[in-house]
Amino acid sequence: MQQKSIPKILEDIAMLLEIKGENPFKTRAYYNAAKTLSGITNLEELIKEKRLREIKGIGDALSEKIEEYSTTGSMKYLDELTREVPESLLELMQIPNLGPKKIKVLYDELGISNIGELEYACKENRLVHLAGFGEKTQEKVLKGIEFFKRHKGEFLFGDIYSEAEGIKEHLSAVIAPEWVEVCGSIRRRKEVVRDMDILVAAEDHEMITSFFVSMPEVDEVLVTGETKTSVRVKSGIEADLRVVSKEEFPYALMYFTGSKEHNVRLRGIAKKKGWKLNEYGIFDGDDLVTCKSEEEIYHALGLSYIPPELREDSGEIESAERGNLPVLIQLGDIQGTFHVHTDFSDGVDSLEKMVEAAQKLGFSYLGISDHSKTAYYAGGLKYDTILKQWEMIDRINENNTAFHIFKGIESDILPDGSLDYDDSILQGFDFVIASIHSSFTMKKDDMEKRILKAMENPYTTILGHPTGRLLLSRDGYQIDMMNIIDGAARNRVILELNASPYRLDIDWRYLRYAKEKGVVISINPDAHAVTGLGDVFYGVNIARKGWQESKDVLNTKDVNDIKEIFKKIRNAKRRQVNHS
DNA sequence: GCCGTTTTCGGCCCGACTGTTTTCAGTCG
Repeated sequence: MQQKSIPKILEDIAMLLEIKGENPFKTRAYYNAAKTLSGITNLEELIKEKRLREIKGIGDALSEKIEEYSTTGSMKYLDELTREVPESLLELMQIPNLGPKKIKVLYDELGISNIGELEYACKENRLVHLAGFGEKTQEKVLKGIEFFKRHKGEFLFGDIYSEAEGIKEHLSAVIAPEWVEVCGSIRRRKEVVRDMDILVAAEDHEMITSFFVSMPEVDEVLVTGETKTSVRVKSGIEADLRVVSKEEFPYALMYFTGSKEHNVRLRGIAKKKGWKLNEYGIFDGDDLVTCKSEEEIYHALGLSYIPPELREDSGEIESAERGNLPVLIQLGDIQGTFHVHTDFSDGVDSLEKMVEAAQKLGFSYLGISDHSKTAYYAGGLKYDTILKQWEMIDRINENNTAFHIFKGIESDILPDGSLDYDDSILQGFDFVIASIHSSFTMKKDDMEKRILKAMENPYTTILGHPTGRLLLSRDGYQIDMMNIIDGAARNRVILELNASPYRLDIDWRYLRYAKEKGVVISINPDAHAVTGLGDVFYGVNIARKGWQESKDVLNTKDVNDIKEIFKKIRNAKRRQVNHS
């Protein structure tokens, strides 16, 4: 049986406690602990060394329970709890409009303990007579179940972003653009989002609201109120419009951008100063502490400005207090990119077309890396085809000195950890991306050994899509990313931040550890057509979430620097191999 | 259940909307 992670266990306990009706502050202690631990990179080490108590929010009770779970694989407290409140109730928490209180009623009164039973009970009209329920609630729950089954409530940032921008643009027809903003997780550039928060500053609420609900993107109106209107838009995501005054706009912008955890911390800071912070302002008694922008609000709180991508309560507030936040990488810093496929393997467009498109994006180089021979399903390159591609690259490079094509390959990492060609062929490439495309389900130790061996290969320059995950559809390989990052540091391997919106792999939560270890990141689109090159945008977003600065990223360097870096890496790796 | 430059006890962030109520609980963000 697959063991659940410790943060997940604590979150489950928190929800079970909520359903049970426990002290809400105790419940929150579990939620907080889950959140904190999910951001801790050396958790196993801390548990082993019995140093959990050093973490803020973990006391005697929690550290004991975590140690118990970590050593025995179970937790008496959780077992007792699930005897009172079945674990299957947790899935009901994912249905919109159902919270712990209503779930408890459903369980106590009707014995409902999972989504299937709930759906059946709705169809039989059995919810309407329960205390606190009614006809509308039952209808909403049923709709919620349908929706849950269809989408599970989550959307890829890449599927939602352009729709959000379109809505913003539409609204700009009636509101000046500086008074319209998409907030929430979209503004924070999360890889997966659950809703779309749109904030507008305007005097005439009614006009804006009626314009909003009649926009072509809107499918269904869910809620309308004085300050908040919710609709379902074409993609299926819920979009919430909030209308505030211009004076309130900066406070509301900050509030609705979140994250929730970040906001809680900010309100705590305000409170310590004797102020109250909410979406309408900072209040010193009844007096407004006037701020014209988010920047001014952060400054008033004694913090430097925190970019939205960092607002996850994962150290940014402490860093802003000290005034040493990173200067985040920007899209404009990118000078070129790697991991690009052409019609030599499974790409749609020709080498020439990809180069032309890259130049249009303002890039000055491109690293071509078609699939290697074992990836026969993707038209992997045999040696004679490689030679043909090299010839073509040489010719284009000679004719176009303003742009440079690097010769590369995306070599499969075979199950034994070896690469897909002999050294004699590998040495002809400027760079080699090593990626896994088969045997995904190896055991953790074997998979780590396989990847580590591939990184030890003197010709491996970049580790491609390090976990192999596909967001919302496939989990990554069984690996401990810390070990992989350590291995990359030892072997001078660059880690790919695969910028495809379906992957965004390596996860941003590991990027700060990579940075600490001095591991360089390359933001690669894994493009299979000219349109794919633009995915670098998504990669930069994620790099920013991972506190990456321009200097931390390979493809912010110019052509000559890249040539030097590749040469240095290969020489160093060869020396390493010769010594061992 | 956690925490402490007011505290080892008494706090723990705040507001809007809906539905089912007859003054408010539950849910959400």
